[in-house]
Amino acid sequence: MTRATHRAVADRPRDWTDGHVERWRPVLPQLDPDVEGAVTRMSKLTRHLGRVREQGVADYGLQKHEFDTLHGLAGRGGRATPSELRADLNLAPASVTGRLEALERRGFLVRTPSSDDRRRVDVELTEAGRLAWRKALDVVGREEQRLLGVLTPAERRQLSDLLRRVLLAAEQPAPEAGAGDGAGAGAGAGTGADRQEAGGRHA
Amino acid sequence: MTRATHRAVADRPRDWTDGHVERWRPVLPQLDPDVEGAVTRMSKLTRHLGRVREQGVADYGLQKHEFDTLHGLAGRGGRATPSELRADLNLAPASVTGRLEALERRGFLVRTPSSDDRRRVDVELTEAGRLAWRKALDVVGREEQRLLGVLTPAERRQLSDLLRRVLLAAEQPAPEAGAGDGAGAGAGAGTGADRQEAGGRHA
DNA sequence: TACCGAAATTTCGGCAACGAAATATCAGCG
DNA sequence: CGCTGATATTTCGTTGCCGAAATTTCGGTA
Repeated sequence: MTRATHRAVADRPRDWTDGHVERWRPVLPQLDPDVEGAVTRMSKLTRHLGRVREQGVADYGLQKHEFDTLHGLAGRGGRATPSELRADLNLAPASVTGRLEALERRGFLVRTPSSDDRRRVDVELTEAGRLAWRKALDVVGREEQRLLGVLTPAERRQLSDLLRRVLLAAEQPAPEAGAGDGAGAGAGAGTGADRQEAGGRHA
Repeated sequence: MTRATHRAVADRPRDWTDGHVERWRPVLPQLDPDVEGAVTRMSKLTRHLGRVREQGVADYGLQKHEFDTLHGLAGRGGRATPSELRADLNLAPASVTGRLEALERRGFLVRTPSSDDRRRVDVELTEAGRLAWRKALDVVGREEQRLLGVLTPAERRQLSDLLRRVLLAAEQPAPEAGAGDGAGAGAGAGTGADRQEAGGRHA
C-alpha cells in the first residue's frame, strides 16, 4: 500500500497525534506509526468526548459520571441491577454503590431489594431521573454526531467494523506473555504517554 | 494475514458492543449504530489497554500512571518541563506535580530549577528511570501489537486515517451549540456507558 | 434440615486527579 | 525603575474510584 494511489501523505492535514508519533520516531524506531497513531487517537477521542459530556451536561445540573449512570440505567429500560450497571459502565462494584447512593439522594432513582433474589437490588429510574437524563441527552449526542459526521456512512461502518475485529481480539484472554519474552516482541512500545487517563482534550 | 475481509454481516462474530448497541436500539431508535458502536469500542479498547498496562507494568514495580509519566518523559528524549508533560499526558497541572514528586522520591527522575527562566523546572530522567521504563516497555507494546495485529497493515493505516479525520474535527473549537439545537441532534446519545475514564489506580 | 461454595452488594481505607487559589517570575510599558 | 498582566508551578481541599474484606443470600448436596 505504499502505492500512493491517491493523495500523497504529506498533503493531508495533520492532527496532534501526527506530531506526537513523529516525536517518538527517533526514540523507538521499531514502533508502527499506524498502531501508535490509532491507539493514541482513540484515547484522545474518548477523552475529548468525556470532556464535552462533562461540560454539556453541567448545564442540566449533572456531572459526567452522574449522567453516565443515568444513561446506563436508561439503556436498560430504566431498570437494572448494580451488577448490570457495573458491567455496562465498566466500574468496580464499590464505585457503583457510591454512584447509586448519590443519585438516590438526588431523587433520580430508587433502590429496592429484589423480592425474587434477596441478594439483589433493583435500581429504577424515577420520573425526575428520566427527565434529567432526557434533557442532557441531546447535548451529548450532538458532539458524537458532529465528529463522526465527517465520515460518510460507509466509512463509519468501516470504522466500526475494523474496531470490532480489534475488540474481538481484546475480548480473548490474551495469550500469556511468557513466550517471546522481552527480547523479540519488537512491538510498538505502547506510547502510554498521552494515552491512558490523560488522553483527550483536544488541540 | 486475516484474509477473510468480507463475509456476510450476519456471519460475523459479535463483540460485547454489538449486544450493547442492540439493547439501546429500542430506547433510542434514531441512534446511528455505527457511531455508537465506534465510540463505544474506542472507549472500551482504551480502557482495556489501560488495564493491561496496569498489570503488565506491575511486574516491574511500576504503576500505570508512573509508567506513563516516565514514558512521556522518555518520549521527549528524557528531558522536559512539567508543562510539556502536562500537555502530552493531558493532565491538570496539579496532577503533574504529584506524579513528578513521587517519581523523584523513587529516584527515577530529577527536578532542577531552570536557570534560563526561573519559573520553569527541568525534569530529567535518571539512569534508573530510563532503565525501569525500558524494562516495562515491551510488555506494554506487546498487547497493542497483539490487538492491532489482527488487522492487515493496510487496514491499520485505514483505521488510523479514518481516526485522523475524526480527530481533526475534534481539534476544532466546536461550533457552539445554539445553532440547530435541540431538535435535530438526534445523534447517538453518548452511550456514556462504559466510556468515561475512571482513572487508573495502582495494581 | 444443616452445610458449603458461589454470587451480589456494601463497607472500609487509601490514593490520585481535579479545580481554584497562591506563589514566583517574566515581559512590556510609561 | 516600578506597575500590570501573563505564564509556570505548587499548594490546598474535595471527590470519585479502586481493591480487599465483610455481609447476606442462594443453590446444591448429604
